[in-house]
Amino acid sequence: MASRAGKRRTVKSKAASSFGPPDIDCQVRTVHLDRVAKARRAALERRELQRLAAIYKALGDPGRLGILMALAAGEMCVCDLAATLGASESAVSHQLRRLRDLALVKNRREGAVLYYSLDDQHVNQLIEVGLSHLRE
Amino acid sequence: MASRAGKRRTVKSKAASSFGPPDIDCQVRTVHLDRVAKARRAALERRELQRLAAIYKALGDPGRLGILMALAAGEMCVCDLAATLGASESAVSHQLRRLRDLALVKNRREGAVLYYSLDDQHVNQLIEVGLSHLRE
DNA sequence: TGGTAATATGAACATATGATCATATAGTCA
DNA sequence: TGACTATATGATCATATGTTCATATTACCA
Repeated sequence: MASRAGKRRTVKSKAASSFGPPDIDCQVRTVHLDRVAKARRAALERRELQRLAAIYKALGDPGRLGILMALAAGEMCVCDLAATLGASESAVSHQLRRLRDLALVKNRREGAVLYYSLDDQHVNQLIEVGLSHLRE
Repeated sequence: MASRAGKRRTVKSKAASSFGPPDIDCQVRTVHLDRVAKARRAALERRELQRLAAIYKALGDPGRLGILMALAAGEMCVCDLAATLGASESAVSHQLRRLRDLALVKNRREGAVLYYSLDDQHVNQLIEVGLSHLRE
């Protein structure tokens, strides 16, 4: 089923470093030009892809993920998080900064204490979908 | 609002390396014992947290994320993916292996060609939720 | 204003990660 | 079986990442 064969061609080698910008010509043989064209049309632009990847990467560390899941239970200060996760406050603070830069968490000041919480509902959703996959 | 003050105590220093196993005693002052206790109760066990983080980490690389998004448009062989993303087939193959190990993609053989596709619907969901967050 | 608590930040360092190159394996066809 | 295609895999290496230690801020209180 499905159009079996595909056009083939060999294209000039271009010494592309890593996953490069989607030039039309690539250094490898193309088996299904139609599929490639379709996928490229649907592809995100480079910048956006990187920003999206950065979000997942932030969740990709057990330490940061632990922070986010802890915050899913309610807002907490740096100190609470450190205690909860068994990490140093400095390490937690560093990670919180990254999470804040990516708009995954926000904070609220009350005196000398900063209360952190998840930035929006998407973060919860991301975690839940991930868990579903894990436990399927 | 919210019970303002929290019990404080200073606990023995334990030289915990990185985000460690949630021992009850931690090396820092605890401001809100109740919140910490609650968060710990809701926390995943260590193993599960790591497996979940591994899934996000897999999505956290532009190359792999590009592969997954390309596959969201339909199954493709290694060669197609390489052409689509402008990467070497070897690099793609290496990444596909990681994605396969995490059950994010699966493949189907047809002669000498391996057709890859997303393993299940959760992967699509993860991507969509991420995009929502990005574009909010 | 001094002292201390809570958090942030910079530098340094060890480890993890991804790309590349070379090579190995599996399948096809003449 | 031999040549060739498609993909996988191991080793290597440069770079990215996270933790730690030291230090800087910011806020509160006596």
